[in-house]
Amino acid sequence: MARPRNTESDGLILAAAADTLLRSGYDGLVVDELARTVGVAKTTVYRRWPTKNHLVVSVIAGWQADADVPDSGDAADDVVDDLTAIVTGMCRALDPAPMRRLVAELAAARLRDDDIASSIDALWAERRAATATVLARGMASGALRADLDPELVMDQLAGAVYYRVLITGAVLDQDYARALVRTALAGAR
Amino acid sequence: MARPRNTESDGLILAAAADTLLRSGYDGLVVDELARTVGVAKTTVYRRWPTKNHLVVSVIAGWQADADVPDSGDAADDVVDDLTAIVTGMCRALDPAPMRRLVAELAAARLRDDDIASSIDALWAERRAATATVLARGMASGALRADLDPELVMDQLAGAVYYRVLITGAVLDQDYARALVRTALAGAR
Amino acid sequence: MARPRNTESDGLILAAAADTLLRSGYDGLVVDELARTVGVAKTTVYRRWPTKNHLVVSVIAGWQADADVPDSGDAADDVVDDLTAIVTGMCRALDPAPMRRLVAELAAARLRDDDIASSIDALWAERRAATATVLARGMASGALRADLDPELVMDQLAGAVYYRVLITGAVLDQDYARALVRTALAGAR
Amino acid sequence: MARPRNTESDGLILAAAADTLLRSGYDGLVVDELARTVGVAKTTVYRRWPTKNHLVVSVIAGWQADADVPDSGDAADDVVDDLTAIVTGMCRALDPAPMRRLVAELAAARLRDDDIASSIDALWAERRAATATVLARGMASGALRADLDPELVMDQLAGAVYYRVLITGAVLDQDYARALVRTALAGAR
DNA sequence: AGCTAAGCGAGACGGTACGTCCAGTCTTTCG
DNA sequence: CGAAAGACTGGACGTACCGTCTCGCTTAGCT
Repeated sequence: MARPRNTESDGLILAAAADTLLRSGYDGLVVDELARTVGVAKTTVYRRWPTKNHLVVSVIAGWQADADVPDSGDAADDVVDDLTAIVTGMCRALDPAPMRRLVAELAAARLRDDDIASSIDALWAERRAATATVLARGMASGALRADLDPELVMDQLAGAVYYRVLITGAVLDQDYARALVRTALAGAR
Repeated sequence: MARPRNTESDGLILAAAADTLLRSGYDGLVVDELARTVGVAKTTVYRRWPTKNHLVVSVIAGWQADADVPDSGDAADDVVDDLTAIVTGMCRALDPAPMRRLVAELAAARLRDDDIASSIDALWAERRAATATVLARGMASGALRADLDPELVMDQLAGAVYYRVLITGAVLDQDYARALVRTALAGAR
Repeated sequence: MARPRNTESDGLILAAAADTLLRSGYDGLVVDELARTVGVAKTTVYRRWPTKNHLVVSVIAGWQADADVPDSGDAADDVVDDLTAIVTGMCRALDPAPMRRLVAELAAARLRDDDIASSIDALWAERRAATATVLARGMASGALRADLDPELVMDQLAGAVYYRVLITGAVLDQDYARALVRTALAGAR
Repeated sequence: MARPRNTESDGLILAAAADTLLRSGYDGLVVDELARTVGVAKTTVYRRWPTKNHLVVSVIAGWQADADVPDSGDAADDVVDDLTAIVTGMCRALDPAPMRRLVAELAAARLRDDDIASSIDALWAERRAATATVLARGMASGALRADLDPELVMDQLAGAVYYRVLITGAVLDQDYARALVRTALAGAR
């Protein structure tokens, strides 16, 4: 019954925020500036996201939405291939410095604010589901041991990647992705 | 000729900072407040650590200093035991919420500031060296495969732990530590 | 041809505004809040009064409407009595703190906005006319000197009252009203 | 022992504020802008005056400080002359539109905030003292009736002036000042 | 009876200023 | 020179209101 929100603004704001975030990092994103850039009042931003952090979460959520679950069949090698594809995708996405910074800020924000935590958790959950699907397929087809704990495997795979992103800063390339999957699945067949 | 620095202040500041950090997280640590609490001038803090971040790194370094490398001999099981001990130690240390928050903030700080990055890296390196020693021992004794890439194994172990700390928020208890080590080494013997 | 305005709303809004104004002063009157209180859309308010200030003027106009011109005949004392009645009425009306605050805000609004100024001026003019009538009567009957400048007398009477309301904050009671009229007319007979 | 406030800043801020106030009125004075103009951080302004209103009071106080008490002797005519001088001074000072607006805003601020009220009251008190001195002199010399209530006279004089400033908006010139004093003292000799 | 212009509730929007918070630097006086 | 005290710059944050706007719905009164 009331004037509806201008949904276009949502997209414009998110896009501009994403751009700035990638280009200048978390601190480089200034709400006031962002609003001016988009041609929108600051209040319009704050009406949609109560906090800069919330906005950033939305941006990330948008990024996550793109990736998809690969599925190339049931053969043992294919499961490995699928996982390698997933891990390679993660590496490619997370390797660039601005992205690392962002993930770090996000992780920090998550632990600071419960509200944000749930948004982010939903986001990761989706991501994990994709991997879980592939693992389940492998276990069902007998390509992987049936007594495997998928949680643990995922922790090792994603964990190693994020560990390099956030803690050691080591490079993430295709070779690493391949080696990681191979090692992690060594005892899993 | 000049007045010497009051070395006592260093400890007091670090202690108070550690306390606040644990209690209220990174953002809860306000230099102004800290100085007042300790009964010291803000300048005194900044004379010792050029930045809030540097101070925080010092605090963490202090915490790291406590943990040590276990060494229980060469038998196969002992390598597993040693690693389990290390991972359990990490879990115990990192599980509490304030500690998680802190690690997150640190990771973020690391990516924000190169200066900080190197301090933190040195710190992690020390930690990794301990684990590497244990792994090397295992490989030397034949308990583990000789063609193992210790880097990868460590990434998986520490990675899984930090992944739960920073990304999923899942619990870290002794059972998890044990299961993690077992799975990760499944294909390594 | 079109749907007519709901005249009931006018009254409800004015009443609520008057109440808030008296209770919390000019700044305490927030259009958004007012509308919600009355159960009316903000637009409904703004359709009737183009500005918060205009609304406030309406409220005051309502208050003014209550006071009337006394007329007790032509005898000398009666002129004094009439003026005393008028001034006493002013004092009674303007003494309470919320009313003082209001008058102040009005005066400020008047000088801020020409549009408002004219509304308020009309309002004061009415008030002044009443007093002028009494003075004219006195001069006609010979009770007051014929060469009197009624403007000046009114300035002194009303001025003194408003001065206390707005500048000194001094009390306004019946005694003051009486003394004021007596002194002001001392040289006027 | 600590770094002292830069007293120069006080003056610069006040001067710039006074200037803007006179030129653009109360609403035209924007703290952010003011600070930038003076070349000072906004915090520096807020450290000295907790509120824009407090700052404005300071500005006015500065203006008041200039005016002085005239004294031309004890003769009856001289008392009238002295009062006329005072009233003429007030008229000259208060007639310009920006000044009127300012006084109005001040009066409003006074009634809004007790803290401000006391500052302003002190300020008016000083002003009244000057006039009171002249009246007392007149009464002592016999030029004015001994049973005069100086309060009342001052209320009528200043009141009329402020009334025109704040309520009617009528002109304030030298003629008016003269006529006002004459009329007000008509019954006072 | 139906068309239509205006009223209405709801709430988004642009715009503008406010006052607050912190990091890090600078300045002064004392030991 | 070190330390205490606290002023200072600089920059962002989130909030508060005003007055305007845009919806979809409702209601006279003219055709």
